[in-house]
Amino acid sequence: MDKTVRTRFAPSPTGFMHIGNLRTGLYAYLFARKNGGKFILRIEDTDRERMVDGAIEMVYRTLATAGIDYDEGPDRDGGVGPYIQSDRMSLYREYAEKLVELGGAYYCFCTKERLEGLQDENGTHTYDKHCRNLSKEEVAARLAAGEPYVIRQKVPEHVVSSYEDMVFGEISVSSDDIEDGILLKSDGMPTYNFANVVDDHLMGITHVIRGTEYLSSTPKYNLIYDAFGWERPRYMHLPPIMKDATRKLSKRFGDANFEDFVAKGYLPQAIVNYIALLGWCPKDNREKMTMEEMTEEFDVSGISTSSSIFDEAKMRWLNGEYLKAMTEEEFYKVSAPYIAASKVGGKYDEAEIARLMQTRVDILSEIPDKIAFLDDFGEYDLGMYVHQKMKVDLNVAKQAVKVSIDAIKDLDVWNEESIKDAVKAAAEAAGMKSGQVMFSMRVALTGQPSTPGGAIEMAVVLGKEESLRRLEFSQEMLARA
RNA sequence: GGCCCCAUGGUCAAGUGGUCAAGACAUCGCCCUUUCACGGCGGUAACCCGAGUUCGAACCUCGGUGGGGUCACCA
Repeated sequence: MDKTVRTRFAPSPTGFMHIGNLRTGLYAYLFARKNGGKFILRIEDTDRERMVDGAIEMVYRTLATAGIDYDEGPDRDGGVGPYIQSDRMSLYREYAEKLVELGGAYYCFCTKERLEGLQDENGTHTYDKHCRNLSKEEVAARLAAGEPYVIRQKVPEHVVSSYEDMVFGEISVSSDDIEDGILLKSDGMPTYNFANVVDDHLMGITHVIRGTEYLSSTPKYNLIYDAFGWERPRYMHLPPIMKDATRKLSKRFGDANFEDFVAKGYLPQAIVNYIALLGWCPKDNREKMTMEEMTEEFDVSGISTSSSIFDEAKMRWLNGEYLKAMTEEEFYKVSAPYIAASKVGGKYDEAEIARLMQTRVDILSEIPDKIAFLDDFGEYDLGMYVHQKMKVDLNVAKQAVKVSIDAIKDLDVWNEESIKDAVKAAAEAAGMKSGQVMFSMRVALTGQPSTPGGAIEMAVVLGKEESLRRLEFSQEMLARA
Protein backbone atom coordinates (compact mmCIF):
# COMPACT_ATOMS: atom_id res chain seq x y z
CA MET A 1 0.00 0.00 0.00
CA ASP A 2 2.74 2.46 0.86
CA LYS A 3 4.94 3.95 -1.75
CA THR A 4 8.63 3.58 -1.21
CA VAL A 5 9.78 6.12 1.30
CA ARG A 6 11.86 8.90 -0.17
CA THR A 7 13.43 11.56 2.01
CA ARG A 8 15.80 14.31 1.09
CA PHE A 9 18.41 16.53 2.57
CA ALA A 10 18.63 19.91 0.92
CA PRO A 11 21.48 22.01 2.25
CA SER A 12 22.54 25.34 0.87
CA PRO A 13 26.21 25.33 -0.01
CA THR A 14 27.20 28.26 2.14
CA GLY A 15 30.24 26.92 3.90
CA PHE A 16 30.72 24.55 6.76
CA MET A 17 27.92 22.25 7.74
CA HIS A 18 26.58 23.18 11.11
CA ILE A 19 25.42 20.72 13.67
CA GLY A 20 21.69 21.42 13.46
CA ASN A 21 21.75 21.00 9.74
CA LEU A 22 23.69 17.78 9.92
CA ARG A 23 21.22 16.39 12.40
CA THR A 24 18.35 17.13 10.05
CA GLY A 25 20.19 15.26 7.33
CA LEU A 26 20.97 12.43 9.69
CA TYR A 27 17.33 11.95 10.70
CA ALA A 28 16.20 12.03 7.08
CA TYR A 29 18.84 9.41 6.34
CA LEU A 30 17.92 7.22 9.31
CA PHE A 31 14.24 7.43 8.52
CA ALA A 32 14.77 6.41 4.91
CA ARG A 33 17.09 3.55 5.85
CA LYS A 34 14.83 2.33 8.63
CA ASN A 35 11.95 2.16 6.21
CA GLY A 36 13.84 0.64 3.34
CA GLY A 37 13.54 3.85 1.36
CA LYS A 38 15.77 6.19 -0.56
CA PHE A 39 17.71 9.16 0.71
CA ILE A 40 18.24 11.99 -1.74
CA LEU A 41 20.72 14.85 -1.67
CA ARG A 42 19.65 18.06 -3.32
CA ILE A 43 21.71 21.21 -3.38
CA GLU A 44 19.78 24.44 -2.93
CA ASP A 45 22.02 27.02 -4.44
CA THR A 46 19.60 29.58 -5.80
CA ASP A 47 21.07 32.31 -3.65
CA ARG A 48 24.15 33.34 -5.53
CA GLU A 49 24.98 35.99 -2.94
CA ARG A 50 25.58 33.44 -0.21
CA MET A 51 27.35 30.87 -2.33
CA VAL A 52 30.78 29.87 -1.14
CA ASP A 53 33.38 28.33 -3.43
CA GLY A 54 33.96 24.67 -2.83
CA ALA A 55 30.96 24.41 -0.55
CA ILE A 56 29.31 21.67 -2.57
CA GLU A 57 32.44 19.55 -2.24
CA MET A 58 32.32 20.33 1.47
CA VAL A 59 28.82 18.88 1.63
CA TYR A 60 29.98 15.69 -0.06
CA ARG A 61 32.97 15.38 2.22
CA THR A 62 31.03 16.06 5.39
CA LEU A 63 28.39 13.50 4.54
CA ALA A 64 31.05 10.96 3.66
CA THR A 65 33.02 11.37 6.89
CA ALA A 66 29.81 11.40 8.90
CA GLY A 67 28.89 8.07 7.35
CA ILE A 68 25.70 9.36 5.79
CA ASP A 69 25.43 8.08 2.26
CA TYR A 70 22.79 9.10 -0.20
CA ASP A 71 21.20 7.09 -2.94
CA GLU A 72 20.62 9.94 -5.32
CA GLY A 73 22.31 13.28 -5.69
CA PRO A 74 24.22 15.50 -8.11
CA ASP A 75 26.81 12.77 -8.56
CA ARG A 76 24.44 9.82 -8.27
CA ASP A 77 21.64 10.08 -10.77
CA GLY A 78 18.36 8.50 -9.83
CA GLY A 79 16.39 9.69 -12.81
CA VAL A 80 14.65 12.68 -11.26
CA GLY A 81 17.48 15.18 -11.54
CA PRO A 82 19.08 17.54 -11.93
CA TYR A 83 19.80 17.55 -8.21
CA ILE A 84 21.29 20.99 -8.10
CA GLN A 85 18.61 23.61 -7.96
CA SER A 86 20.39 26.13 -10.17
CA ASP A 87 20.22 23.55 -12.97
CA ARG A 88 16.46 23.36 -12.66
CA MET A 89 15.58 26.99 -13.22
CA SER A 90 13.63 26.52 -16.41
CA LEU A 91 11.22 24.23 -14.63
CA TYR A 92 9.88 26.73 -12.19
CA ARG A 93 8.48 29.24 -14.64
CA GLU A 94 6.68 26.46 -16.42
CA TYR A 95 5.07 25.27 -13.23
CA ALA A 96 4.27 28.78 -12.03
CA GLU A 97 2.44 29.50 -15.26
CA LYS A 98 0.67 26.20 -15.02
CA LEU A 99 -0.47 27.10 -11.55
CA VAL A 100 -1.89 30.39 -12.85
CA GLU A 101 -3.96 28.41 -15.34
CA LEU A 102 -5.15 26.14 -12.58
CA GLY A 103 -6.29 29.14 -10.57
CA GLY A 104 -3.79 28.73 -7.79
CA ALA A 105 -1.68 31.74 -8.67
CA TYR A 106 -1.86 35.08 -10.43
CA TYR A 107 0.26 37.75 -12.07
CA CYS A 108 1.08 40.77 -9.98
CA PHE A 109 2.40 44.01 -11.39
CA CYS A 110 2.74 45.97 -8.17
CA THR A 111 5.90 48.01 -7.87
CA LYS A 112 8.31 47.72 -5.00
CA GLU A 113 7.44 51.25 -4.00
CA ARG A 114 3.77 50.37 -3.71
CA LEU A 115 4.61 47.31 -1.66
CA GLU A 116 6.77 49.27 0.74
CA GLY A 117 3.85 51.50 1.51
CA LEU A 118 2.01 48.48 2.84
CA GLN A 119 4.14 48.11 5.96
CA ASP A 120 2.33 48.13 9.26
CA GLU A 121 3.54 49.52 12.56
CA ASN A 122 5.65 46.41 13.19
CA GLY A 123 7.48 46.77 9.94
CA THR A 124 5.81 43.71 8.49
CA HIS A 125 4.03 44.04 5.24
CA THR A 126 1.18 41.93 4.11
CA TYR A 127 0.28 42.08 0.49
CA ASP A 128 -3.15 43.58 -0.04
CA LYS A 129 -4.05 41.29 -2.97
CA HIS A 130 -4.19 44.32 -5.21
CA CYS A 131 -3.66 42.32 -8.41
CA ARG A 132 -5.53 39.21 -7.38
CA ASN A 133 -8.57 39.90 -9.50
CA LEU A 134 -7.23 41.60 -12.57
CA SER A 135 -9.10 40.54 -15.67
CA LYS A 136 -7.49 38.14 -18.09
CA GLU A 137 -7.51 40.84 -20.73
CA GLU A 138 -5.74 43.33 -18.53
CA VAL A 139 -3.11 40.80 -17.55
CA ALA A 140 -2.54 39.85 -21.15
CA ALA A 141 -2.24 43.47 -22.18
CA ARG A 142 0.24 44.37 -19.44
CA LEU A 143 2.28 41.27 -20.13
CA ALA A 144 2.34 42.17 -23.81
CA ALA A 145 3.44 45.67 -22.90
CA GLY A 146 6.42 44.16 -21.14
CA GLU A 147 5.54 45.31 -17.67
CA PRO A 148 7.61 43.63 -14.97
CA TYR A 149 5.66 41.15 -12.90
CA VAL A 150 5.84 38.43 -10.33
CA ILE A 151 3.59 35.43 -9.88
CA ARG A 152 1.86 35.15 -6.56
CA GLN A 153 0.14 32.30 -4.80
CA LYS A 154 -3.63 32.68 -4.78
CA VAL A 155 -4.40 31.61 -1.25
CA PRO A 156 -8.04 30.55 -0.80
CA GLU A 157 -9.96 32.82 1.54
CA HIS A 158 -11.55 31.87 4.85
CA VAL A 159 -10.50 28.26 5.02
CA VAL A 160 -8.46 26.45 7.60
CA SER A 161 -5.49 24.59 6.27
CA SER A 162 -4.28 21.84 8.50
CA TYR A 163 -2.06 18.80 8.41
CA GLU A 164 -0.85 16.10 10.71
CA ASP A 165 2.80 16.55 11.53
CA MET A 166 4.49 13.28 12.44
CA VAL A 167 6.11 14.75 15.50
CA PHE A 168 3.97 17.74 16.45
CA GLY A 169 0.55 16.41 15.64
CA GLU A 170 -2.13 18.52 14.07
CA ILE A 171 -1.16 21.97 12.92
CA SER A 172 -3.91 24.29 11.73
CA VAL A 173 -3.58 27.73 10.27
CA SER A 174 -6.31 29.96 8.93
CA SER A 175 -5.77 30.82 5.30
CA ASP A 176 -6.54 34.40 6.22
CA ASP A 177 -3.24 34.46 8.09
CA ILE A 178 -1.39 33.40 4.98
CA GLU A 179 -0.17 35.99 2.57
CA ASP A 180 -0.40 35.71 -1.20
CA GLY A 181 3.33 35.10 -1.34
CA ILE A 182 5.56 35.44 -4.36
CA LEU A 183 6.26 32.20 -6.19
CA LEU A 184 8.19 33.51 -9.15
CA LYS A 185 10.29 36.61 -8.78
CA SER A 186 10.46 39.40 -11.34
CA ASP A 187 13.79 38.06 -12.57
CA GLY A 188 12.09 34.79 -13.40
CA MET A 189 13.69 32.94 -10.49
CA PRO A 190 11.52 30.97 -8.08
CA THR A 191 11.37 31.82 -4.42
CA TYR A 192 12.73 29.18 -2.14
CA ASN A 193 9.40 27.84 -0.98
CA PHE A 194 8.04 27.44 -4.48
CA ALA A 195 11.17 25.73 -5.75
CA ASN A 196 10.96 23.47 -2.76
CA VAL A 197 7.43 22.35 -3.40
CA VAL A 198 8.05 21.76 -7.09
CA ASP A 199 11.28 19.88 -6.46
CA ASP A 200 9.92 17.76 -3.68
CA HIS A 201 6.99 16.75 -5.81
CA LEU A 202 9.02 16.10 -8.94
CA MET A 203 11.54 14.09 -6.97
CA GLY A 204 8.81 12.01 -5.40
CA ILE A 205 9.66 12.97 -1.84
CA THR A 206 7.23 11.21 0.47
CA HIS A 207 8.46 12.55 3.80
CA VAL A 208 9.71 16.07 4.25
CA ILE A 209 12.03 16.27 7.24
CA ARG A 210 13.24 19.73 8.26
CA GLY A 211 13.46 22.24 11.08
CA THR A 212 10.53 23.75 12.95
CA GLU A 213 11.06 27.09 11.26
CA TYR A 214 8.79 25.63 8.59
CA LEU A 215 6.17 24.28 10.94
CA SER A 216 3.75 27.17 10.57
CA SER A 217 4.40 27.85 6.90
CA THR A 218 3.75 24.28 5.85
CA PRO A 219 -0.01 24.86 5.42
CA LYS A 220 0.93 27.44 2.81
CA TYR A 221 2.98 24.84 0.93
CA ASN A 222 0.19 22.35 1.24
CA LEU A 223 -2.15 24.79 -0.46
CA ILE A 224 0.22 24.81 -3.42
CA TYR A 225 0.19 21.01 -3.59
CA ASP A 226 -3.59 21.16 -3.43
CA ALA A 227 -3.85 23.74 -6.19
CA PHE A 228 -1.69 21.58 -8.43
CA GLY A 229 -3.75 18.57 -7.53
CA TRP A 230 -0.61 16.89 -6.19
CA GLU A 231 -0.50 14.53 -3.27
CA ARG A 232 0.88 16.20 -0.15
CA PRO A 233 3.93 14.63 1.44
CA ARG A 234 4.08 13.73 5.11
CA TYR A 235 6.00 16.10 7.34
CA MET A 236 8.38 15.63 10.19
CA HIS A 237 9.51 18.86 11.79
CA LEU A 238 12.48 18.90 14.10
CA PRO A 239 12.92 21.18 17.13
CA PRO A 240 15.96 23.45 17.09
CA ILE A 241 19.28 22.78 18.76
CA MET A 242 20.16 25.70 20.99
CA LYS A 243 23.41 27.22 22.15
CA ASP A 244 21.73 28.19 25.40
CA ALA A 245 18.19 28.72 26.67
CA THR A 246 17.40 31.54 24.29
CA ARG A 247 19.83 31.36 21.42
CA LYS A 248 19.73 28.92 18.59
CA LEU A 249 22.93 27.22 17.58
CA SER A 250 24.09 29.08 14.54
CA LYS A 251 26.93 29.41 12.14
CA ARG A 252 27.68 32.77 13.58
CA PHE A 253 28.95 31.23 16.80
CA GLY A 254 31.75 29.79 14.78
CA ASP A 255 32.52 26.46 16.34
CA ALA A 256 29.22 24.73 16.00
CA ASN A 257 30.10 22.96 12.83
CA PHE A 258 31.06 19.42 12.10
CA GLU A 259 34.43 20.07 10.52
CA ASP A 260 35.64 22.11 13.48
CA PHE A 261 34.78 19.37 15.90
CA VAL A 262 36.61 16.84 13.79
CA ALA A 263 39.61 19.17 13.74
CA LYS A 264 39.33 19.47 17.50
CA GLY A 265 39.92 15.78 17.87
CA TYR A 266 36.40 14.40 17.95
CA LEU A 267 35.70 11.17 16.14
CA PRO A 268 33.10 11.62 13.36
CA GLN A 269 31.02 8.72 14.61
CA ALA A 270 30.99 10.16 18.12
CA ILE A 271 29.75 13.51 16.85
CA VAL A 272 27.07 11.85 14.77
CA ASN A 273 26.07 9.66 17.69
CA TYR A 274 25.83 12.64 20.00
CA ILE A 275 23.77 14.84 17.72
CA ALA A 276 21.42 11.95 17.02
CA LEU A 277 20.64 12.04 20.73
CA LEU A 278 19.77 15.72 20.69
CA GLY A 279 16.05 15.53 20.15
CA TRP A 280 15.71 11.81 19.82
CA CYS A 281 15.79 9.00 22.34
CA PRO A 282 15.70 5.32 21.38
CA LYS A 283 13.19 3.05 23.08
CA ASP A 284 15.78 1.32 25.20
CA ASN A 285 17.46 4.56 26.19
CA ARG A 286 20.81 3.48 24.83
CA GLU A 287 23.32 6.24 24.27
CA LYS A 288 26.36 4.83 22.54
CA MET A 289 25.20 3.45 19.21
CA THR A 290 26.64 2.66 15.84
CA MET A 291 24.99 4.00 12.72
CA GLU A 292 23.49 0.54 12.15
CA GLU A 293 22.02 0.47 15.63
CA MET A 294 20.59 3.95 15.24
CA THR A 295 19.05 2.94 11.95
CA GLU A 296 17.50 -0.08 13.59
CA GLU A 297 16.14 1.90 16.55
CA PHE A 298 15.11 5.07 14.79
CA ASP A 299 11.48 5.92 15.32
CA VAL A 300 9.45 9.10 15.12
CA SER A 301 7.85 8.43 18.48
CA GLY A 302 11.22 9.08 20.11
CA ILE A 303 11.62 12.52 18.57
CA SER A 304 10.98 15.30 21.03
CA THR A 305 8.96 18.42 20.48
CA SER A 306 11.01 20.75 22.60
CA SER A 307 14.34 22.31 21.74
CA SER A 308 17.55 21.04 23.26
CA ILE A 309 20.77 22.69 24.27
CA PHE A 310 23.99 21.49 22.75
CA ASP A 311 26.21 20.24 25.56
CA GLU A 312 29.81 19.81 24.51
CA ALA A 313 30.71 18.26 27.87
CA LYS A 314 28.49 15.32 27.12
CA MET A 315 29.78 14.98 23.60
CA ARG A 316 33.31 14.90 25.05
CA TRP A 317 32.32 12.11 27.35
CA LEU A 318 30.80 10.13 24.50
CA ASN A 319 33.90 10.69 22.42
CA GLY A 320 35.97 9.38 25.33
CA GLU A 321 33.84 6.26 25.38
CA TYR A 322 34.59 5.69 21.72
CA LEU A 323 38.29 6.22 22.35
CA LYS A 324 38.35 3.76 25.22
CA ALA A 325 36.49 1.17 23.24
CA MET A 326 39.20 1.11 20.58
CA THR A 327 41.94 -1.46 20.48
CA GLU A 328 45.43 -0.22 21.30
CA GLU A 329 46.30 -0.32 17.63
CA GLU A 330 43.26 1.65 16.58
CA PHE A 331 43.91 4.26 19.21
CA TYR A 332 47.55 4.51 18.26
CA LYS A 333 46.49 5.13 14.70
CA VAL A 334 44.15 8.00 15.50
CA SER A 335 46.39 9.55 18.13
CA ALA A 336 49.68 9.33 16.25
CA PRO A 337 49.20 12.61 14.36
CA TYR A 338 48.56 14.43 17.62
CA ILE A 339 51.61 12.92 19.28
CA ALA A 340 53.75 13.67 16.27
CA ALA A 341 52.59 17.26 16.28
CA SER A 342 53.38 17.74 19.95
CA LYS A 343 56.71 19.05 21.18
CA VAL A 344 57.82 15.58 22.19
CA GLY A 345 56.98 14.14 18.81
CA GLY A 346 59.67 11.79 17.56
CA LYS A 347 61.60 11.72 20.82
CA TYR A 348 60.00 8.87 22.67
CA ASP A 349 58.24 5.61 22.07
CA GLU A 350 54.99 6.86 20.61
CA ALA A 351 53.11 3.61 20.83
CA GLU A 352 53.84 3.66 24.55
CA ILE A 353 52.67 7.26 24.84
CA ALA A 354 49.48 6.38 23.00
CA ARG A 355 48.87 3.56 25.41
CA LEU A 356 49.11 5.98 28.33
CA MET A 357 46.80 8.48 26.69
CA GLN A 358 43.95 6.18 25.80
CA THR A 359 42.12 6.27 29.12
CA ARG A 360 43.22 9.78 29.89
CA VAL A 361 41.79 11.92 27.13
CA ASP A 362 38.26 12.56 25.92
CA ILE A 363 39.29 14.26 22.73
CA LEU A 364 42.49 13.78 20.80
CA SER A 365 43.53 17.41 20.91
CA GLU A 366 44.19 17.09 24.65
CA ILE A 367 47.19 14.92 23.91
CA PRO A 368 49.88 17.51 23.18
CA ASP A 369 49.31 19.35 26.47
CA LYS A 370 49.14 16.15 28.41
CA ILE A 371 52.53 14.96 27.24
CA ALA A 372 54.37 18.27 26.99
CA PHE A 373 55.89 17.67 30.42
CA LEU A 374 58.00 14.88 29.00
CA ASP A 375 60.11 17.51 27.40
CA ASP A 376 60.02 19.86 30.27
CA PHE A 377 62.41 18.70 32.94
CA GLY A 378 64.56 20.88 35.15
CA GLU A 379 64.57 22.39 38.65
CA TYR A 380 61.26 21.77 40.37
CA ASP A 381 59.65 22.28 43.75
CA LEU A 382 60.83 19.64 46.19
CA GLY A 383 57.66 20.14 48.14
CA MET A 384 55.88 17.75 45.84
CA TYR A 385 57.76 14.89 47.38
CA VAL A 386 55.90 15.34 50.62
CA HIS A 387 52.90 13.06 50.55
CA GLN A 388 51.03 12.17 53.71
CA LYS A 389 49.15 9.19 52.47
CA MET A 390 52.17 7.70 50.77
CA LYS A 391 54.21 8.34 53.91
CA VAL A 392 56.83 10.13 51.94
CA ASP A 393 58.91 13.11 53.05
CA LEU A 394 62.23 14.48 51.84
CA ASN A 395 64.31 11.92 53.70
CA VAL A 396 62.25 9.03 52.44
CA ALA A 397 62.46 10.48 48.97
CA LYS A 398 66.27 10.67 49.09
CA GLN A 399 66.42 7.06 50.04
CA ALA A 400 63.80 6.04 47.51
CA VAL A 401 65.54 7.76 44.63
CA LYS A 402 68.79 6.06 45.50
CA VAL A 403 67.02 2.72 45.72
CA SER A 404 65.44 3.21 42.31
CA ILE A 405 68.69 4.25 40.67
CA ASP A 406 70.41 1.18 42.01
CA ALA A 407 67.54 -0.99 40.97
CA ILE A 408 67.51 0.02 37.33
CA LYS A 409 71.02 1.02 36.44
CA ASP A 410 72.13 -2.45 35.50
CA LEU A 411 68.89 -3.56 33.93
CA ASP A 412 69.30 -5.14 30.51
CA VAL A 413 65.67 -5.60 29.63
CA TRP A 414 63.72 -2.35 29.64
CA ASN A 415 60.04 -2.98 29.85
CA GLU A 416 57.25 -2.54 32.30
CA GLU A 417 57.63 -5.92 33.88
CA SER A 418 61.38 -5.93 34.32
CA ILE A 419 61.51 -2.44 35.77
CA LYS A 420 58.65 -3.11 38.11
CA ASP A 421 60.20 -6.32 39.40
CA ALA A 422 63.57 -4.71 39.91
CA VAL A 423 62.23 -1.68 41.75
CA LYS A 424 59.93 -3.72 43.94
CA ALA A 425 62.71 -6.09 44.89
CA ALA A 426 65.03 -3.21 45.67
CA ALA A 427 62.38 -1.50 47.78
CA GLU A 428 61.83 -4.63 49.76
CA ALA A 429 65.57 -5.14 50.26
CA ALA A 430 65.83 -1.60 51.56
CA GLY A 431 62.94 -2.16 53.91
CA MET A 432 60.66 0.35 52.21
CA LYS A 433 57.10 0.07 50.98
CA SER A 434 57.01 -0.14 47.23
CA GLY A 435 54.48 2.68 47.11
CA GLN A 436 56.96 4.98 48.80
CA VAL A 437 59.61 4.20 46.23
CA MET A 438 57.26 4.30 43.28
CA PHE A 439 55.81 7.64 44.29
CA SER A 440 59.20 9.24 44.85
CA MET A 441 60.58 7.76 41.70
CA ARG A 442 57.73 9.12 39.64
CA VAL A 443 58.30 12.61 40.96
CA ALA A 444 62.04 12.29 40.48
CA LEU A 445 61.53 11.18 36.90
CA THR A 446 59.17 13.93 35.94
CA GLY A 447 59.29 16.81 38.38
CA GLN A 448 55.50 16.93 38.05
CA PRO A 449 52.84 16.72 40.74
CA SER A 450 50.75 14.54 38.50
CA THR A 451 51.50 12.60 35.38
CA PRO A 452 49.58 10.35 33.04
CA GLY A 453 50.91 7.13 34.44
CA GLY A 454 53.04 6.01 37.34
CA ALA A 455 56.78 5.65 37.90
CA ILE A 456 57.15 2.49 35.89
CA GLU A 457 55.17 3.75 32.94
CA MET A 458 57.12 6.99 32.94
CA ALA A 459 60.40 5.09 33.03
CA VAL A 460 59.33 2.95 30.10
CA VAL A 461 58.45 5.96 28.00
CA LEU A 462 61.56 7.92 28.96
CA GLY A 463 63.93 5.05 28.25
CA LYS A 464 66.78 3.86 30.43
CA GLU A 465 69.31 6.52 29.68
CA GLU A 466 66.98 9.45 30.16
CA SER A 467 65.44 7.88 33.25
CA LEU A 468 68.83 7.54 34.92
CA ARG A 469 69.83 11.05 33.93
CA ARG A 470 66.69 12.44 35.51
CA LEU A 471 66.93 10.35 38.64
CA GLU A 472 70.50 11.48 39.17
CA PHE A 473 69.53 15.06 38.58
CA SER A 474 66.82 14.70 41.20
CA GLN A 475 69.20 13.00 43.55
CA GLU A 476 71.45 16.03 43.41
CA MET A 477 68.56 18.38 44.04
CA LEU A 478 67.54 16.36 47.03
CA ALA A 479 71.12 16.29 48.34
CA ARG A 480 71.24 20.07 48.28
CA ALA A 481 68.04 20.37 50.27
C1' G B 1 2.12 43.01 17.51
C1' G B 2 -0.80 38.68 14.56
C1' C B 3 -0.28 33.50 13.81
C1' C B 4 2.19 28.64 15.02
C1' C B 5 4.95 25.75 18.53
C1' C B 6 7.30 24.40 23.19
C1' A B 7 7.81 23.83 28.92
C1' U B 8 10.45 17.05 33.93
C1' G B 9 17.19 18.15 38.01
C1' G B 10 22.63 22.78 35.66
C1' U B 11 22.37 19.74 30.58
C1' C B 12 20.35 15.52 27.49
C1' A B 13 16.18 12.81 28.70
C1' A B 14 12.41 8.27 30.25
C1' G B 15 7.54 8.83 31.51
C1' U B 16 1.38 8.85 27.92
C1' G B 17 -4.14 8.92 34.95
C1' G B 18 -2.01 5.41 40.44
C1' U B 19 6.08 5.32 39.91
C1' C B 20 9.57 6.25 46.73
C1' A B 21 9.35 10.47 38.97
C1' A B 22 14.15 6.09 35.41
C1' G B 23 18.91 6.55 33.11
C1' A B 24 23.14 9.47 31.16
C1' C B 25 26.48 13.99 31.31
C1' A B 26 28.18 17.46 34.79
C1' U B 27 28.95 18.02 40.11
C1' C B 28 30.19 16.08 45.20
C1' G B 29 31.93 11.96 48.42
C1' C B 30 34.01 7.07 49.19
C1' C B 31 36.69 2.62 47.36
C1' C B 32 40.62 0.81 44.11
C1' U B 33 45.55 2.64 43.22
C1' U B 34 52.21 4.29 42.35
C1' U B 35 50.45 10.60 41.40
C1' C B 36 46.64 11.52 37.37
C1' A B 37 43.23 8.74 34.91
C1' C B 38 40.28 4.23 34.11
C1' G B 39 36.94 1.23 36.93
C1' G B 40 33.42 0.36 41.17
C1' C B 41 29.96 2.30 44.89
C1' G B 42 27.06 6.21 46.81
C1' G B 43 25.08 11.49 47.48
C1' U B 44 22.97 16.45 46.05
C1' A B 45 19.48 17.86 42.39
C1' A B 46 13.38 18.23 38.59
C1' C B 47 7.55 17.83 36.92
C1' C B 48 6.94 26.82 35.32
C1' C B 49 2.40 29.02 37.96
C1' G B 50 -3.03 28.97 38.76
C1' A B 51 -7.68 26.97 38.07
C1' G B 52 -10.52 22.88 36.59
C1' U B 53 -11.85 17.25 35.10
C1' U B 54 -11.07 12.83 38.23
C1' C B 55 -11.35 8.69 43.89
C1' G B 56 -6.46 10.01 41.98
C1' A B 57 -2.78 14.19 37.85
C1' A B 58 4.15 15.35 35.39
C1' C B 59 0.50 13.02 32.09
C1' C B 60 -6.35 15.47 30.17
C1' U B 61 -8.82 20.88 29.67
C1' C B 62 -8.57 26.19 30.19
C1' G B 63 -5.92 30.56 31.60
C1' G B 64 -1.33 32.86 32.88
C1' U B 65 3.99 33.26 32.65
C1' G B 66 8.41 32.23 30.18
C1' G B 67 10.97 30.72 25.73
C1' G B 68 11.34 29.63 20.49
C1' G B 69 9.64 30.10 15.40
C1' U B 70 7.29 32.87 11.53
C1' C B 71 5.22 37.13 9.16
C1' A B 72 10.93 39.31 2.42
C1' C B 73 11.15 39.59 -5.13
C1' C B 74 16.66 35.10 1.64
C1' A B 75 17.21 30.25 1.70
